[in-house]
Amino acid sequence: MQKLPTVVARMWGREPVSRRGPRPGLTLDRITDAAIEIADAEGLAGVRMSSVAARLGVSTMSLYGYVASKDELLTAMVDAAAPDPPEPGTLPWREYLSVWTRANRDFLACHLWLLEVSPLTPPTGPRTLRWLDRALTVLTGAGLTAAEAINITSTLSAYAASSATLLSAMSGTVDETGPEGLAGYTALLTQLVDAGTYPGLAAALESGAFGAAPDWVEDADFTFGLTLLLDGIEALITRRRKG
Amino acid sequence: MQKLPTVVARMWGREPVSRRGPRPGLTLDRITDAAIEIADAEGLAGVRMSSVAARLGVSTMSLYGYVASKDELLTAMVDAAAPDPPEPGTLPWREYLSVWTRANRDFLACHLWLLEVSPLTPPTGPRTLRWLDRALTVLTGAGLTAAEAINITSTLSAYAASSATLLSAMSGTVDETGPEGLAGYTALLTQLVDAGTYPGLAAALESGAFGAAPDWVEDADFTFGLTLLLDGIEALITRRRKG
DNA sequence: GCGCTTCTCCGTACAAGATACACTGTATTG
DNA sequence: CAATACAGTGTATCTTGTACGGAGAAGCGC
Repeated sequence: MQKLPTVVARMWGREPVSRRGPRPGLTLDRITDAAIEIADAEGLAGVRMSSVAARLGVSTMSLYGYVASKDELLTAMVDAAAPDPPEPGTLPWREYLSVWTRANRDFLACHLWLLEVSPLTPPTGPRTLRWLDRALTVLTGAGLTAAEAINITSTLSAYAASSATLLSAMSGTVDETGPEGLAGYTALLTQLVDAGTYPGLAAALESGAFGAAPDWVEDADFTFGLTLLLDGIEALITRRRKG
Repeated sequence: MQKLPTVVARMWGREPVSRRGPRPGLTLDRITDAAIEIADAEGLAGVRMSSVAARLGVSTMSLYGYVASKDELLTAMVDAAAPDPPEPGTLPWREYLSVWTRANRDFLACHLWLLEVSPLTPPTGPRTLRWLDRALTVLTGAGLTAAEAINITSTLSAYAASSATLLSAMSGTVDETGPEGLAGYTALLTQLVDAGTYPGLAAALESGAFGAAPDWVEDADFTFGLTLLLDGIEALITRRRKG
C-alpha cells in the first residue's frame, strides 16, 4: 500500500484532511476547469502554470499545493475533461460499444488537446477508468475473457482517437505544416508526390478522395470503420459461444 | 505552387542549390540521425537543440540553417526514423496488410518516442508517405475506393500505434505514474478501484488479465486484434466484389 | 487568552532551453 | 582583386517551470 501520487490522491478525493491552518481557497476541480477552458480556447500551448493561475486570480506558485508538477496538472485535466460514459443499461453489446466509441470520439473532438496529452498515459482517474470499466463490463458480459475485453477496448479507443485526429486534421487546427488544414495538406502532397514512386497515393489524390470531407461524410466514414471493427468482434463472440 | 516549409523541402532533396560561399558542413540526414540516436537512448526529453548540436560537434545555432525550428526537427526525425515499408510484391492484400501493420508496430516499438511526436502530424516525408502509399495501393487494388482505403489505412496505423503504446506501458518506460510500468499500474488500480462502481474493471484485475503479458502473449494479443480488423475488411471487400 | 504549530499562499530567484541578431570568415564570381 | 552570398558562431533575450523561504491565518493545548 504505497503512497499515491499527489494528483491521483486528489482526483479520488483522498487528499489528507487537516483542520489546522487556513482553509484551502482552491480545489483541484477549479484548477482543472480553468486549465481546460484555456486549452479549449487557445490550445495546449496556452496552458501555462502562470496562465492558469492568472485565470483563477491566484499566484502561480499556489497551484503547486494541488499538483506536484505541470505534468500532474495535465493528468488531472485529462480525467476532468472526460464526461460520464454512456451507461449500458439493457443495450445489447453491439449497440453499446457503438455508442461508447462514438461518444469517445465526440469528446476527444471537443477537446482536441487531449490527443496531444493522453496517448501515453494509461488512465488513472475515476472518470477515465469508468469509461474503461463500462466497456469491459459489456464485453465480458458478452462472453469474452478479460484479456480479450481489454484488448478490444483499447482498439476501440485507438479508433476513436484516430478518427478524432482525422477530424482535427480536416478542421485545419493542425501543426500548420502548410497554409492550413486539409486544403494545404493536399496541395502539399500534390506538389511532392509523383505517380511513379507513389502510385496509390497519386491515384487517391487525383480521385479527390482526400479533399471531400464535410461533417456528414466524415461521420459516414466513422460509421464505416466502426462497423468493420464491430463485425470482427461479433465474429469472435459468436465463435466463443459455440466453442 | 507555394513555397515549401524549409524542412519539407530538404526532406525531399529540394534544398536550393547554391555555388557561393563555404560548403555546407552538415546534412539534414546527419542531424536527424544524431537526434534519433539521442531520442533512442535518452528519450525525447534528451533531444535539445544544444544536445543534438553537441553530438555533431557544431554550435547550437548552426542547426537553424537546416531546420526552421525544433518542431521542424521533430518532423524530420519522424520521417527519418521510418524504415522502408515492406513491398507488396505479389502478396494477397490480407497477407500484405498483416505484414504492413506488424512492421509498423515494430518500428514504433523500436522508437517509442515516435508515439509522443507523430500522432498529430499528418505524414509529409518521403518515407512515411511511402508507407501510406503501399497500403493504399494494395487496398484499391483489392477493389476498394480511395476514400475507403484511406480510412482503413488510418485505422490500421492507429491499431499499430495503440499496440505499441501497450507494449511501452508494459516495459515500464512510461511517464512513471507509479513506481514503474505495468506492475505499479495494476497495484495502483487495485488500490483505487472498488467492485461496486467499477465491476468490470475489478473483475479484470482479479482475473489477473492485466498482469500477465510477456512478449509472446502480447504478440498473440496483437495478432488477435489484427485478425478482428482484417476480418472486417475482408467482409467489406467481398461485399464490394459481389455488388 | 497565549504561544505553538501547521497550514495556505505569495514573491523572488534561478535554471533550462529555444531562438533572434549581428558578426566572422570563406569560397565563388566578375 | 573586389564584391557577394552564404555557413557557422557567440551572445543576448525571452519564456517557462519550479525551488525556497517568508507571512499571515486558523486551530490546538495549556
